[in-house]
Amino acid sequence: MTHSADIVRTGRKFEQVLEGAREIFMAEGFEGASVDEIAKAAGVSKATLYSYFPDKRLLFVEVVRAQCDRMADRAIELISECAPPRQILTVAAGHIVRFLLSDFAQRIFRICVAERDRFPELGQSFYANGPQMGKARLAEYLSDAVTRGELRIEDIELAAEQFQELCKTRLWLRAAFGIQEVFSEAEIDYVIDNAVETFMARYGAK
Amino acid sequence: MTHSADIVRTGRKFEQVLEGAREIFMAEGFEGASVDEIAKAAGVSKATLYSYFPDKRLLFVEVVRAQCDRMADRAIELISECAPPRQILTVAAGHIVRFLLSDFAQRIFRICVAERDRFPELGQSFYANGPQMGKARLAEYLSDAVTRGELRIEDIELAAEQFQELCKTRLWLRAAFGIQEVFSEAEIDYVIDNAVETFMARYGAK
DNA sequence: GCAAGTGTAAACTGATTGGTTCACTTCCAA
DNA sequence: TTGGAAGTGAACCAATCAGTTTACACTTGC
Repeated sequence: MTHSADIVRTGRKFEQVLEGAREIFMAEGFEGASVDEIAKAAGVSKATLYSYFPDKRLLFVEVVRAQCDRMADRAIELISECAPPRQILTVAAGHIVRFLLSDFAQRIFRICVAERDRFPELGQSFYANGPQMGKARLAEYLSDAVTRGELRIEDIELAAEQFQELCKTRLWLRAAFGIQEVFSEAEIDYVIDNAVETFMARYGAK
Repeated sequence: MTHSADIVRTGRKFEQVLEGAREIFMAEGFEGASVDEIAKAAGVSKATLYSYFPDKRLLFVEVVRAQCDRMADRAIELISECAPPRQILTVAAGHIVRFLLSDFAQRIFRICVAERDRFPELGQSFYANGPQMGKARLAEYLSDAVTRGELRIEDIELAAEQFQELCKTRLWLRAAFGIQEVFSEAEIDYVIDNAVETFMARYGAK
Protein backbone atom coordinates (compact mmCIF):
# COMPACT_ATOMS: atom_id res chain seq x y z
CA MET A 1 0.00 0.00 0.00
CA THR A 2 1.22 3.46 -0.82
CA HIS A 3 -1.58 4.92 1.23
CA SER A 4 -0.72 7.28 4.02
CA ALA A 5 2.84 6.00 4.30
CA ASP A 6 5.27 8.90 4.27
CA ILE A 7 2.42 11.36 4.69
CA VAL A 8 2.33 13.57 7.75
CA ARG A 9 -1.26 14.19 8.72
CA THR A 10 -0.61 16.44 11.71
CA GLY A 11 -0.38 20.20 11.44
CA ARG A 12 -2.96 22.90 10.93
CA LYS A 13 -2.53 23.29 7.21
CA PHE A 14 -2.93 19.70 6.18
CA GLU A 15 -6.53 19.99 5.07
CA GLN A 16 -5.79 23.26 3.30
CA VAL A 17 -3.10 21.63 1.22
CA LEU A 18 -5.33 18.74 0.29
CA GLU A 19 -8.16 21.08 -0.62
CA GLY A 20 -5.95 23.28 -2.79
CA ALA A 21 -4.49 20.25 -4.50
CA ARG A 22 -7.95 18.89 -5.11
CA GLU A 23 -9.03 22.09 -6.76
CA ILE A 24 -6.05 22.40 -9.06
CA PHE A 25 -5.66 18.75 -9.93
CA MET A 26 -9.33 18.43 -10.77
CA ALA A 27 -9.14 21.46 -13.02
CA GLU A 28 -5.79 20.79 -14.67
CA GLY A 29 -5.00 17.11 -14.39
CA PHE A 30 -1.69 15.79 -13.13
CA GLU A 31 0.80 17.17 -15.62
CA GLY A 32 -1.17 20.35 -16.09
CA ALA A 33 -1.01 21.28 -12.43
CA SER A 34 2.16 22.87 -11.10
CA VAL A 35 3.14 22.58 -7.47
CA ASP A 36 3.54 26.34 -7.18
CA GLU A 37 0.01 26.76 -8.42
CA ILE A 38 -1.28 24.27 -5.88
CA ALA A 39 0.59 25.92 -3.04
CA LYS A 40 -0.86 29.27 -4.03
CA ALA A 41 -4.39 27.90 -4.28
CA ALA A 42 -3.98 26.27 -0.90
CA GLY A 43 -2.74 29.54 0.64
CA VAL A 44 0.37 27.77 1.80
CA SER A 45 4.08 27.96 1.06
CA LYS A 46 5.67 25.34 -1.12
CA ALA A 47 7.91 24.32 1.74
CA THR A 48 4.88 23.61 3.89
CA LEU A 49 3.34 21.57 1.15
CA TYR A 50 6.49 19.51 0.87
CA SER A 51 6.57 19.05 4.62
CA TYR A 52 3.31 17.13 4.33
CA PHE A 53 3.80 15.27 1.09
CA PRO A 54 7.09 13.85 -0.10
CA ASP A 55 6.33 14.53 -3.75
CA LYS A 56 3.75 15.55 -6.30
CA ARG A 57 2.83 12.00 -7.23
CA LEU A 58 1.84 11.03 -3.73
CA LEU A 59 -0.12 14.21 -3.27
CA PHE A 60 -2.02 13.42 -6.42
CA VAL A 61 -2.76 9.86 -5.43
CA GLU A 62 -3.99 11.06 -2.06
CA VAL A 63 -6.32 13.60 -3.64
CA VAL A 64 -7.88 11.12 -6.02
CA ARG A 65 -8.21 8.56 -3.27
CA ALA A 66 -10.07 11.07 -1.13
CA GLN A 67 -12.34 11.92 -4.04
CA CYS A 68 -13.13 8.28 -4.59
CA ASP A 69 -14.01 7.91 -0.93
CA ARG A 70 -16.36 10.83 -1.21
CA MET A 71 -17.91 9.20 -4.20
CA ALA A 72 -18.59 6.05 -2.24
CA ASP A 73 -20.56 8.11 0.27
CA ARG A 74 -22.74 9.62 -2.38
CA ALA A 75 -23.61 6.13 -3.51
CA ILE A 76 -27.18 5.81 -4.50
CA GLU A 77 -29.65 4.61 -1.93
CA LEU A 78 -31.66 2.14 -3.90
CA ILE A 79 -35.05 2.28 -2.28
CA SER A 80 -35.66 -1.38 -1.77
CA GLU A 81 -39.36 -0.80 -1.46
CA CYS A 82 -41.58 -3.12 -3.33
CA ALA A 83 -42.61 -0.53 -5.86
CA PRO A 84 -42.98 -1.89 -9.38
CA PRO A 85 -39.65 -2.45 -11.14
CA ARG A 86 -40.37 0.11 -13.84
CA GLN A 87 -40.66 2.81 -11.23
CA ILE A 88 -37.62 1.80 -9.24
CA LEU A 89 -35.49 1.41 -12.34
CA THR A 90 -36.54 4.82 -13.56
CA VAL A 91 -35.43 6.40 -10.31
CA ALA A 92 -32.17 4.44 -10.37
CA ALA A 93 -31.51 5.45 -13.96
CA GLY A 94 -32.01 9.07 -12.97
CA HIS A 95 -29.32 8.74 -10.33
CA ILE A 96 -26.97 6.94 -12.67
CA VAL A 97 -27.34 9.45 -15.48
CA ARG A 98 -27.00 12.46 -13.26
CA PHE A 99 -23.88 11.02 -11.72
CA LEU A 100 -22.35 10.12 -15.06
CA LEU A 101 -22.91 13.61 -16.39
CA SER A 102 -21.76 15.38 -13.24
CA ASP A 103 -18.77 17.62 -13.48
CA PHE A 104 -17.18 15.54 -10.79
CA ALA A 105 -17.44 12.19 -12.54
CA GLN A 106 -16.47 13.63 -15.88
CA ARG A 107 -13.33 15.21 -14.50
CA ILE A 108 -12.20 12.17 -12.61
CA PHE A 109 -12.87 10.00 -15.59
CA ARG A 110 -10.75 12.20 -17.80
CA ILE A 111 -7.89 12.22 -15.35
CA CYS A 112 -8.00 8.46 -14.91
CA VAL A 113 -7.91 7.91 -18.65
CA ALA A 114 -5.25 10.51 -19.32
CA GLU A 115 -3.02 9.28 -16.51
CA ARG A 116 -3.65 5.62 -17.16
CA ASP A 117 -0.05 4.69 -17.84
CA ARG A 118 1.44 6.83 -15.12
CA PHE A 119 -1.03 5.73 -12.43
CA PRO A 120 -2.69 2.46 -13.33
CA GLU A 121 -4.17 2.19 -9.86
CA LEU A 122 -6.31 5.29 -10.33
CA GLY A 123 -8.54 3.71 -12.92
CA GLN A 124 -9.00 0.67 -10.75
CA SER A 125 -9.88 2.78 -7.76
CA PHE A 126 -12.40 4.83 -9.70
CA TYR A 127 -13.88 1.78 -11.31
CA ALA A 128 -14.25 0.02 -8.00
CA ASN A 129 -15.82 2.98 -6.23
CA GLY A 130 -17.96 4.11 -9.14
CA PRO A 131 -19.32 1.77 -11.76
CA GLN A 132 -18.65 -1.41 -9.85
CA MET A 133 -20.32 -0.19 -6.69
CA GLY A 134 -23.29 1.02 -8.69
CA LYS A 135 -23.50 -2.34 -10.36
CA ALA A 136 -23.42 -4.13 -7.03
CA ARG A 137 -26.28 -2.07 -5.63
CA LEU A 138 -28.28 -2.54 -8.76
CA ALA A 139 -27.60 -6.27 -8.80
CA GLU A 140 -28.79 -6.47 -5.23
CA TYR A 141 -32.11 -4.95 -6.14
CA LEU A 142 -32.46 -7.03 -9.28
CA SER A 143 -31.82 -10.15 -7.29
CA ASP A 144 -34.62 -9.31 -4.87
CA ALA A 145 -36.96 -8.48 -7.71
CA VAL A 146 -36.22 -11.82 -9.32
CA THR A 147 -37.02 -13.78 -6.18
CA ARG A 148 -40.21 -11.75 -5.90
CA GLY A 149 -41.02 -12.89 -9.41
CA GLU A 150 -41.11 -9.35 -10.81
CA LEU A 151 -38.23 -9.94 -13.17
CA ARG A 152 -36.71 -12.87 -15.03
CA ILE A 153 -32.95 -12.69 -15.23
CA GLU A 154 -30.40 -15.42 -15.71
CA ASP A 155 -27.19 -13.42 -15.38
CA ILE A 156 -27.90 -10.66 -12.91
CA GLU A 157 -24.48 -9.05 -13.03
CA LEU A 158 -24.64 -8.75 -16.78
CA ALA A 159 -28.15 -7.36 -16.67
CA ALA A 160 -27.03 -4.68 -14.24
CA GLU A 161 -24.15 -3.73 -16.49
CA GLN A 162 -26.39 -3.63 -19.53
CA PHE A 163 -28.70 -1.29 -17.70
CA GLN A 164 -25.82 0.99 -16.83
CA GLU A 165 -24.76 1.06 -20.44
CA LEU A 166 -28.27 1.79 -21.64
CA CYS A 167 -28.30 4.80 -19.36
CA LYS A 168 -25.30 6.24 -21.19
CA THR A 169 -27.01 6.20 -24.56
CA ARG A 170 -26.74 9.44 -26.50
CA LEU A 171 -25.49 11.34 -23.46
CA TRP A 172 -22.31 10.12 -21.93
CA LEU A 173 -20.02 9.96 -24.92
CA ARG A 174 -21.03 13.41 -26.07
CA ALA A 175 -20.31 14.76 -22.62
CA ALA A 176 -16.95 13.00 -22.42
CA PHE A 177 -15.83 14.54 -25.70
CA GLY A 178 -17.11 17.93 -24.77
CA ILE A 179 -19.41 17.93 -27.77
CA GLN A 180 -22.40 18.76 -25.63
CA GLU A 181 -22.13 20.41 -22.24
CA VAL A 182 -25.66 20.71 -20.93
CA PHE A 183 -28.54 18.32 -21.30
CA SER A 184 -32.17 19.23 -20.90
CA GLU A 185 -34.43 17.33 -18.54
CA ALA A 186 -36.43 16.25 -21.55
CA GLU A 187 -33.40 14.73 -23.27
CA ILE A 188 -32.41 12.91 -20.12
CA ASP A 189 -35.88 11.64 -19.35
CA TYR A 190 -36.28 10.39 -22.88
CA VAL A 191 -33.10 8.35 -22.65
CA ILE A 192 -34.03 7.04 -19.22
CA ASP A 193 -37.48 5.96 -20.31
CA ASN A 194 -36.03 4.12 -23.26
CA ALA A 195 -33.37 2.48 -21.14
CA VAL A 196 -36.04 1.18 -18.79
CA GLU A 197 -38.26 0.14 -21.68
CA THR A 198 -35.52 -1.86 -23.38
CA PHE A 199 -34.43 -3.42 -20.12
CA MET A 200 -37.94 -4.46 -19.23
CA ALA A 201 -38.57 -5.85 -22.69
CA ARG A 202 -35.80 -8.31 -22.09
CA TYR A 203 -36.05 -8.99 -18.37
CA GLY A 204 -39.62 -8.17 -17.39
CA ALA A 205 -41.66 -11.13 -16.13
CA LYS A 206 -44.17 -11.98 -18.80
CA MET B 1 -9.70 25.91 -40.93
CA THR B 2 -6.28 25.33 -39.48
CA HIS B 3 -5.85 22.37 -41.81
CA SER B 4 -2.95 22.36 -44.16
CA ALA B 5 -2.41 26.09 -43.89
CA ASP B 6 1.21 26.84 -43.01
CA ILE B 7 2.15 23.24 -43.72
CA VAL B 8 4.68 22.52 -46.41
CA ARG B 9 3.83 19.22 -48.02
CA THR B 10 6.72 19.11 -50.48
CA GLY B 11 10.05 17.51 -49.66
CA ARG B 12 11.18 13.93 -49.39
CA LYS B 13 10.93 13.64 -45.64
CA PHE B 14 7.40 14.88 -45.17
CA GLU B 15 5.83 11.46 -44.82
CA GLN B 16 8.64 10.33 -42.57
CA VAL B 17 7.98 13.19 -40.19
CA LEU B 18 4.27 12.48 -40.10
CA GLU B 19 4.89 8.80 -39.50
CA GLY B 20 7.33 9.41 -36.67
CA ALA B 21 4.96 11.89 -35.09
CA ARG B 22 2.11 9.43 -35.39
CA GLU B 23 4.11 6.77 -33.62
CA ILE B 24 5.20 8.95 -30.74
CA PHE B 25 2.01 10.93 -30.25
CA MET B 26 -0.08 7.78 -30.25
CA ALA B 27 2.15 6.22 -27.65
CA GLU B 28 2.73 9.25 -25.44
CA GLY B 29 -0.05 11.75 -26.02
CA PHE B 30 0.54 15.41 -26.70
CA GLU B 31 2.37 16.60 -23.62
CA GLY B 32 4.11 13.30 -23.17
CA ALA B 33 5.76 13.43 -26.57
CA SER B 34 8.84 15.62 -26.96
CA VAL B 35 9.77 17.08 -30.30
CA ASP B 36 13.27 15.66 -30.03
CA GLU B 37 11.82 12.23 -29.52
CA ILE B 38 9.63 12.62 -32.57
CA ALA B 39 12.49 13.81 -34.72
CA LYS B 40 14.53 10.84 -33.62
CA ALA B 41 11.75 8.39 -34.32
CA ALA B 42 11.22 9.95 -37.72
CA GLY B 43 14.92 9.68 -38.51
CA VAL B 44 15.02 13.37 -39.23
CA SER B 45 16.65 16.40 -37.71
CA LYS B 46 14.61 18.75 -35.58
CA ALA B 47 15.34 21.55 -38.02
CA THR B 48 13.82 19.53 -40.83
CA LEU B 49 10.77 18.80 -38.77
CA TYR B 50 10.28 22.49 -38.10
CA SER B 51 10.71 23.25 -41.76
CA TYR B 52 7.54 21.29 -42.43
CA PHE B 53 5.41 22.18 -39.44
CA PRO B 54 5.37 25.57 -37.78
CA ASP B 55 4.88 24.13 -34.32
CA LYS B 56 4.13 21.06 -32.25
CA ARG B 57 0.44 21.83 -31.98
CA LEU B 58 -0.15 21.81 -35.69
CA LEU B 59 1.85 18.66 -36.15
CA PHE B 60 -0.29 16.99 -33.54
CA VAL B 61 -3.55 18.12 -35.06
CA GLU B 62 -2.40 16.90 -38.44
CA VAL B 63 -1.53 13.50 -37.09
CA VAL B 64 -4.79 12.95 -35.28
CA ARG B 65 -6.77 14.28 -38.21
CA ALA B 66 -5.08 11.76 -40.47
CA GLN B 67 -5.81 9.00 -38.00
CA CYS B 68 -9.47 9.94 -37.86
CA ASP B 69 -9.62 9.85 -41.63
CA ARG B 70 -8.12 6.41 -41.62
CA MET B 71 -10.79 5.34 -39.19
CA ALA B 72 -13.51 6.23 -41.69
CA ASP B 73 -11.95 3.79 -44.15
CA ARG B 74 -12.12 0.92 -41.75
CA ALA B 75 -15.84 1.55 -41.41
CA ILE B 76 -17.88 -1.55 -41.13
CA GLU B 77 -19.50 -3.04 -44.21
CA LEU B 78 -22.95 -3.92 -43.01
CA ILE B 79 -23.99 -6.78 -45.21
CA SER B 80 -27.36 -5.55 -46.30
CA GLU B 81 -28.43 -9.00 -47.25
CA CYS B 82 -31.80 -10.10 -46.11
CA ALA B 83 -30.45 -12.48 -43.54
CA PRO B 84 -32.46 -12.56 -40.33
CA PRO B 85 -31.81 -9.57 -38.06
CA ARG B 86 -30.38 -11.69 -35.28
CA GLN B 87 -27.64 -12.90 -37.56
CA ILE B 88 -26.84 -9.53 -39.06
CA LEU B 89 -26.83 -7.83 -35.68
CA THR B 90 -24.51 -10.46 -34.30
CA VAL B 91 -22.03 -9.84 -37.08
CA ALA B 92 -22.35 -6.08 -36.67
CA ALA B 93 -21.82 -6.36 -32.93
CA GLY B 94 -18.69 -8.34 -33.59
CA HIS B 95 -17.29 -5.54 -35.68
CA ILE B 96 -18.28 -2.90 -33.18
CA VAL B 97 -16.77 -4.70 -30.22
CA ARG B 98 -13.56 -5.57 -31.97
CA PHE B 99 -13.14 -2.00 -33.08
CA LEU B 100 -13.90 -0.57 -29.66
CA LEU B 101 -11.33 -2.84 -28.05
CA SER B 102 -8.67 -2.31 -30.69
CA ASP B 103 -5.43 -0.71 -29.67
CA PHE B 104 -6.04 1.92 -32.29
CA ALA B 105 -9.44 3.05 -31.05
CA GLN B 106 -8.38 2.90 -27.44
CA ARG B 107 -5.37 5.10 -28.05
CA ILE B 108 -7.22 7.69 -30.05
CA PHE B 109 -9.98 7.75 -27.52
CA ARG B 110 -7.55 8.35 -24.71
CA ILE B 111 -5.84 11.17 -26.54
CA CYS B 112 -9.12 12.84 -27.44
CA VAL B 113 -10.32 12.74 -23.87
CA ALA B 114 -7.01 13.73 -22.32
CA GLU B 115 -6.49 16.63 -24.71
CA ARG B 116 -10.10 17.74 -24.67
CA ASP B 117 -9.43 21.24 -23.38
CA ARG B 118 -6.36 21.88 -25.49
CA PHE B 119 -7.90 20.55 -28.72
CA PRO B 120 -11.68 20.55 -28.54
CA GLU B 121 -11.95 19.76 -32.25
CA LEU B 122 -10.31 16.36 -31.82
CA GLY B 123 -13.18 14.84 -29.91
CA GLN B 124 -15.65 16.05 -32.49
CA SER B 125 -13.60 14.60 -35.30
CA PHE B 126 -13.29 11.25 -33.57
CA TYR B 127 -16.95 11.19 -32.68
CA ALA B 128 -18.00 12.04 -36.22
CA ASN B 129 -15.74 9.49 -37.88
CA GLY B 130 -16.25 6.77 -35.31
CA PRO B 131 -19.39 6.35 -33.25
CA GLN B 132 -21.54 8.62 -35.37
CA MET B 133 -20.62 6.94 -38.61
CA GLY B 134 -21.20 3.56 -37.07
CA LYS B 135 -24.56 4.73 -35.86
CA ALA B 136 -25.50 5.97 -39.31
CA ARG B 137 -24.68 2.66 -40.96
CA LEU B 138 -26.53 0.76 -38.31
CA ALA B 139 -29.53 3.06 -38.57
CA GLU B 140 -29.58 2.51 -42.30
CA TYR B 141 -29.85 -1.21 -41.85
CA LEU B 142 -32.40 -0.93 -39.08
CA SER B 143 -34.51 1.29 -41.25
CA ASP B 144 -34.54 -1.28 -44.03
CA ALA B 145 -35.35 -4.05 -41.60
CA VAL B 146 -38.26 -2.06 -40.27
CA THR B 147 -39.76 -1.51 -43.70
CA ARG B 148 -39.31 -5.22 -44.31
CA GLY B 149 -41.30 -5.81 -41.17
CA GLU B 150 -38.48 -7.65 -39.44
CA LEU B 151 -38.17 -5.12 -36.66
CA ARG B 152 -40.43 -2.66 -34.90
CA ILE B 153 -38.67 0.56 -33.98
CA GLU B 154 -40.09 4.00 -33.35
CA ASP B 155 -36.85 5.95 -32.86
CA ILE B 156 -34.28 4.35 -35.11
CA GLU B 157 -31.38 6.61 -34.17
CA LEU B 158 -31.89 5.91 -30.51
CA ALA B 159 -32.17 2.20 -31.11
CA ALA B 160 -28.87 2.23 -32.98
CA GLU B 161 -27.20 4.08 -30.16
CA GLN B 162 -28.63 1.72 -27.59
CA PHE B 163 -27.23 -1.19 -29.53
CA GLN B 164 -23.81 0.40 -29.60
CA GLU B 165 -23.96 0.89 -25.87
CA LEU B 166 -25.07 -2.67 -25.26
CA CYS B 167 -22.00 -3.81 -27.15
CA LYS B 168 -19.77 -2.05 -24.63
CA THR B 169 -21.16 -3.91 -21.67
CA ARG B 170 -18.56 -5.38 -19.36
CA LEU B 171 -15.78 -4.82 -21.87
CA TRP B 172 -15.18 -1.28 -22.94
CA LEU B 173 -14.88 0.49 -19.62
CA ARG B 174 -12.49 -2.11 -18.29
CA ALA B 175 -10.35 -1.71 -21.37
CA ALA B 176 -10.41 2.08 -21.17
CA PHE B 177 -9.19 2.01 -17.58
CA GLY B 178 -6.57 -0.57 -18.34
CA ILE B 179 -8.11 -2.94 -15.83
CA GLN B 180 -8.27 -5.72 -18.36
CA GLU B 181 -6.07 -5.88 -21.44
CA VAL B 182 -7.12 -8.98 -23.32
CA PHE B 183 -10.55 -10.46 -23.74
CA SER B 184 -11.25 -14.03 -24.69
CA GLU B 185 -13.47 -14.89 -27.62
CA ALA B 186 -15.84 -16.51 -25.16
CA GLU B 187 -16.19 -13.33 -23.13
CA ILE B 188 -16.79 -11.26 -26.22
CA ASP B 189 -19.27 -13.66 -27.76
CA TYR B 190 -21.20 -13.83 -24.53
CA VAL B 191 -21.56 -10.06 -24.40
CA ILE B 192 -22.49 -9.90 -28.07
CA ASP B 193 -25.16 -12.56 -27.76
CA ASN B 194 -26.67 -10.77 -24.83
CA ALA B 195 -26.59 -7.43 -26.60
CA VAL B 196 -28.47 -8.92 -29.54
CA GLU B 197 -30.87 -10.71 -27.25
CA THR B 198 -31.76 -7.59 -25.31
CA PHE B 199 -32.05 -5.52 -28.46
CA MET B 200 -34.35 -8.07 -30.10
CA ALA B 201 -36.48 -8.37 -26.98
CA ARG B 202 -37.33 -4.70 -27.34
CA TYR B 203 -37.36 -4.22 -31.08
CA GLY B 204 -38.01 -7.63 -32.60
CA ALA B 205 -41.26 -7.95 -34.53
CA LYS B 206 -43.57 -10.09 -32.49
C1' DG C 1 11.46 34.44 28.42
C1' DC C 2 12.79 30.87 25.81
C1' DA C 3 12.78 26.78 23.13
C1' DA C 4 10.47 23.72 20.05
C1' DG C 5 7.28 23.15 16.49
C1' DT C 6 5.02 25.02 12.64
C1' DG C 7 4.85 28.09 8.87
C1' DT C 8 6.67 31.64 5.34
C1' DA C 9 9.02 33.84 1.45
C1' DA C 10 12.26 33.66 -1.84
C1' DA C 11 16.23 32.23 -3.97
C1' DC C 12 18.37 28.36 -6.04
C1' DT C 13 19.40 23.74 -8.50
C1' DG C 14 19.09 20.73 -12.09
C1' DA C 15 16.65 18.93 -15.58
C1' DT C 16 13.55 19.18 -19.56
C1' DT C 17 11.35 21.32 -23.34
C1' DG C 18 9.77 24.04 -27.47
C1' DG C 19 11.78 26.44 -30.71
C1' DT C 20 15.82 28.93 -33.32
C1' DT C 21 20.19 29.50 -35.56
C1' DC C 22 24.07 28.33 -38.11
C1' DA C 23 27.82 26.26 -40.42
C1' DC C 24 28.13 22.49 -43.13
C1' DT C 25 26.82 18.52 -46.35
C1' DT C 26 24.19 16.05 -50.06
C1' DC C 27 22.10 15.76 -54.23
C1' DC C 28 19.94 16.85 -58.40
C1' DA C 29 18.89 19.49 -62.48
C1' DA C 30 20.04 23.10 -65.82
C1' DT D 1 30.04 22.21 -63.39
C1' DT D 2 27.64 24.67 -60.59
C1' DG D 3 23.85 26.80 -57.96
C1' DG D 4 20.25 26.17 -55.07
C1' DA D 5 17.04 23.53 -52.42
C1' DA D 6 16.71 20.12 -48.82
C1' DG D 7 18.69 18.10 -44.88
C1' DT D 8 21.97 17.67 -40.83
C1' DG D 9 23.61 18.03 -36.16
C1' DA D 10 24.83 20.52 -32.54
C1' DA D 11 24.79 24.49 -29.96
C1' DC D 12 21.87 27.67 -27.98
C1' DC D 13 17.85 30.39 -25.68
C1' DA D 14 14.15 31.27 -22.70
C1' DA D 15 10.81 29.27 -20.01
C1' DT D 16 8.91 25.99 -16.88
C1' DC D 17 8.93 22.89 -13.23
C1' DA D 18 9.90 19.62 -9.20
C1' DG D 19 12.15 19.77 -5.32
C1' DT D 20 15.70 21.92 -1.76
C1' DT D 21 17.59 25.16 1.21
C1' DT D 22 18.13 29.14 3.95
C1' DA D 23 16.97 32.73 6.87
C1' DC D 24 13.22 34.53 9.29
C1' DA D 25 8.58 34.89 11.91
C1' DC D 26 4.63 33.17 14.64
C1' DT D 27 2.65 30.76 18.34
C1' DT D 28 2.40 27.79 22.52
C1' DG D 29 3.63 25.71 26.64
C1' DC D 30 6.88 25.33 30.28
